[in-house]
Amino acid sequence: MTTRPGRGRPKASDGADRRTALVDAARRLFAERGFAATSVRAVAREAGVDAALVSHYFGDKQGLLVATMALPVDPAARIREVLDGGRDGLGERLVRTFTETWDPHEDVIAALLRTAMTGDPEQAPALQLARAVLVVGVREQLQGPDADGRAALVAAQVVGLAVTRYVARLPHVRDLTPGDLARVYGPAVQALVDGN
Amino acid sequence: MTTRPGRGRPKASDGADRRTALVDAARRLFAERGFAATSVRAVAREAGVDAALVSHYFGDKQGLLVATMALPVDPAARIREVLDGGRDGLGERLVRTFTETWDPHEDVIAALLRTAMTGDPEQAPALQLARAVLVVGVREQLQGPDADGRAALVAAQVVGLAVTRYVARLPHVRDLTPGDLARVYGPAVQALVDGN
DNA sequence: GCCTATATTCAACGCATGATGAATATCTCG
DNA sequence: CGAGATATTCATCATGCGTTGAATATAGGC
Repeated sequence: MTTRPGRGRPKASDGADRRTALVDAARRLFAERGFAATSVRAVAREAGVDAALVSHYFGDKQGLLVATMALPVDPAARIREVLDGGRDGLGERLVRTFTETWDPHEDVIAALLRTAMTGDPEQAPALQLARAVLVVGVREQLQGPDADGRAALVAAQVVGLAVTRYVARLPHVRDLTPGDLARVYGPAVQALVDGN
Repeated sequence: MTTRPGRGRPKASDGADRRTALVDAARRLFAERGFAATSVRAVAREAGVDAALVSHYFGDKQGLLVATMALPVDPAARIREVLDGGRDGLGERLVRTFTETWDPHEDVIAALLRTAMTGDPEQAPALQLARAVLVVGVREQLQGPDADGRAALVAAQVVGLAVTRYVARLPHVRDLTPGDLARVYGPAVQALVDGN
């Protein structure tokens, strides 16, 4: 049986972790419909659990959002890693590293992107951070005219890749392997790094 | 006076078009908070009007969304126009034309992008259309290996530009003129068009 | 084996929502 | 001027929301 009706603590043999079930369901629904359009009750229903559990575990709906947004990887560290390699081949390394580290968590990434675009701007500090690290990190590597603009546009390329691959799930962008993407998209990024 | 209390049709001298006031307010709020998070009442309040007017003019909330999404320009026509110029300088022309035709309507574009990412997939047929036209149109111009992937990635670049310029309002991307963007970002797009 | 902490459900709260229908004021056309 | 069409507000509806507090069942330490 998958349902466990009646109140009280479940028997240990039931083994189902309802807390993570809630986070998983919330991730799915938030990514699918957005934060505001997803009701706590819908998440609870999806998780096969009472809605009051959300208050119990996460305080309120926003707490559930925060739990949903917890990234399993530290984006800033990866970015710095890539930047340490220097200007040469930066484009390919950026594309390859990002897709490789994001692919296993594409639902989280999609949720992040969606709520970053939809919700209150400050509600997604993870994005603010990633943006700051990416843009200023890349900026430091660049020389020549329009360096500020070029660095920002590298971020635009990365955002475009993420949005089309994980959110819009555009054919071909969705299907290519990180290696293929690095090979095909990398030079276009490198064009901005080099400045023509 | 800006308020006009009491029921009944307003005197002609009041001149305020409440219908467009509603659409304007809705555009602003939908773009700012997203569709689901914006209440009909909030839109009406912002427009200085009773919420029932939404039902009267647009049927329901979704009708208001549709009215909000009405694009003042035909995107497909512009895309085809650009593509007619051939492969040479396609990147620059794409960037310049898109930013030039979108800039005057950036709030609509932002709203479109947001609800395209958040809402029901079929709720944004304009995007589906633009995508189809852009990707297959560009694809037809390309030769060489990975043509499918490269065409899709051009779309990714365009999406990235639009998202960072109109939604995230990323510094530098937000500030550059269409001409500067064409000059700086165009070559990166062209790199995909040419295939290295 | 009791006692407390924890997990879970249930019932209920007040509130905001989207929508409807009637009421009223003005416009337009004959 | 009179008749309908149109624009607008008001009062009201049922519904679903997020949250709370109490009730109940199990787990784990003494």
